[in-house]
Amino acid sequence: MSDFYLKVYEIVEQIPKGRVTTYGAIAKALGAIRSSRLVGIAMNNAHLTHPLIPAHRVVNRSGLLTGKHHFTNASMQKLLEFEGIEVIDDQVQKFSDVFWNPSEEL
DNA sequence: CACTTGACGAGCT
DNA sequence: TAGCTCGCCAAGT
Repeated sequence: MSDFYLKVYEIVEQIPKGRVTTYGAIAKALGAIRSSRLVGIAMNNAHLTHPLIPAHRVVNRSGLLTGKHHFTNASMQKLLEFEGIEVIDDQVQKFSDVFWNPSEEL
C-alpha cells in the first residue's frame, strides 16, 4: 500500500458530514494535482481496505456523481441526501457551498 | 511483457 | 461553447 493511498484515505475520512470534496482537491492537498486519476483508483480500492470510508462525499470537479455505479447497495445520491446534500440528476446542488477544501480546512 | 482502461482535471483548439 | 489531447499511474487483460 503506497503512502499516496493512505493519505487519500486519511483525507476522505475527515470530510465533514454534509460536505463534499473533489478528486482533484484531494490530489492537490497531497501535492500531486495532476494525479487526480490516482485518487479515483484509490477510491476503487478503498472499499476493499477501508470499507467504511465515505467515498460518496467525493465527487468530480463539477459536483457530478461520476462514481455512483461503484456503489452496489446504497445509492450514492441517497447517502448524500441523507446528510443534507441536495442532489439532482447526479449533480450536487449548491456545490460551491458544500465544497470542502482539504488543503485549506485541514 | 505490452497495451488498454479509468471514481480526474487543466489547457488548448 | 464544446470537444479533443495530454499528464498521471495503478490494475486488469
